[in-house]
Amino acid sequence: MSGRLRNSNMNDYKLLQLQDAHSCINQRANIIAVVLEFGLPKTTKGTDCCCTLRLIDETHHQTGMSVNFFIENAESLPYVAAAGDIIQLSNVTLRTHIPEVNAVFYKNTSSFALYRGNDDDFVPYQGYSKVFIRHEDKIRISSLRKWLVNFQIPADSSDFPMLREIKEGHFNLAGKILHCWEPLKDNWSVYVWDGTDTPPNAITSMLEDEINHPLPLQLESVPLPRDVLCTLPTVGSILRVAFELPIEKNHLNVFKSGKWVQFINIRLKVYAGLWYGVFTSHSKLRHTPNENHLITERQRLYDDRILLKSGNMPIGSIPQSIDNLPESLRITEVNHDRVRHLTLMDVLTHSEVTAKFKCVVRVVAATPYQAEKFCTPAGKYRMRLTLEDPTARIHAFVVDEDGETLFDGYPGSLYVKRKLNRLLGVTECDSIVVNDRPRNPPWVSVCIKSYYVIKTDVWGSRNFRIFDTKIVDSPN
DNA sequence: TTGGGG
Repeated sequence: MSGRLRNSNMNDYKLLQLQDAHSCINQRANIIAVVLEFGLPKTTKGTDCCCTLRLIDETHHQTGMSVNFFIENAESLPYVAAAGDIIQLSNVTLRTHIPEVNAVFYKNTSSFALYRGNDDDFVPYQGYSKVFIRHEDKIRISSLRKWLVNFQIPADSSDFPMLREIKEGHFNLAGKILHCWEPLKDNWSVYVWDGTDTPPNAITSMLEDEINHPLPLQLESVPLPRDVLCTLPTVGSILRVAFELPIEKNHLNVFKSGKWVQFINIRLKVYAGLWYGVFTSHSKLRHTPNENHLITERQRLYDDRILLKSGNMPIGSIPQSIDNLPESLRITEVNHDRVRHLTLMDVLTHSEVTAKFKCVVRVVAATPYQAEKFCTPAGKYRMRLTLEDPTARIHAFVVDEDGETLFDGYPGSLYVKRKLNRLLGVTECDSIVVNDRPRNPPWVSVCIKSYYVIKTDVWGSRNFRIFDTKIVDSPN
């Protein structure tokens, strides 16, 4: 190669800063920038798979610039490992997409390499088509790394509602990834937590159907294995996030347990009274450093919460003071005033099978529901309640003398049914029960006993029952 | 070619 040609090649090589992108429309460019957020691979109407990354640099960090990648297989699309990782793009084409400028990565002409943001080497952890790294590329990567140390992505708390504030629709969420697994083949689920409780939902299931079509205890068709369950926090709701599109293994690595992330434009829905999220083809993920102010704020709120005596009570049920109990917490009386309330996740993850707890729950279903079937032919109580709090659902039985305590003896089926309806939040109009309306069970305090049925299989035969709990007579 | 963002 002649000296002249080498010189001209060196002079031709230019790195484009994002602020200058608008001046290179329809031209090819080389860019080194920080990945702000990224979507997961999706299929297109053409022959390739596509994903979109949004990039920032020190010249353009308010909205950044998006890059669309078109590559024939999903595995080759970039999977961004951590917050602040840096991407080197060569030969991408700039296009206008009013009002923005974006870049397009074409599989035949472009190449990329991904570098760690918090390292000091220049070894990419993923790439497509060999990228040659020049001295000026290294300088650029180093200067972006330096810039990132003191840069914080502006994130307004009001753009990121907490789980306690969610509604059905599309929102951003900031939460900690707790777990990622595949309960059924090709059906991945990510568990997300922010230390607050999701709001309770109205229950629309028919009580008559509970025996044949019981309200589910969890969204998964297979419950989490106990060893995993026991690693999860027992305070605060855990949102299950599903994927609208099939997801490929490499891209699941972006959901690392223990890491906080920001979900952009995630869909929130309710099924059978249970909240869940959907990562759609329009959702994006932002890795978030643990020292991000949004994260430290949420972590501090949680730390303050668990220091409180009421920390394990559902957020919506916490009394202002002992003399100012919410009306619903007066519906039941429990025999153990001084015992601290625990969550249903505390109950589920307790280390012993035989144990007693006090919890604030909603009774979301009951079976049998016909007043004449509350008792066995021998005249003893035998029914099953479904209890819910912001952390879990369980079945709890009401049996024999515990039923006598709960319903105050055997006051007759009309009165027993009326008492049960108060727990269930069923509307009664002149004693005629309105069954086809959604019910909104109140928060009530109950004592729960955990026990086993089969001595040789104590965990496998673990059951729960209500005890030492009485439904107080209605004031009217 | 394909899709982007609001």
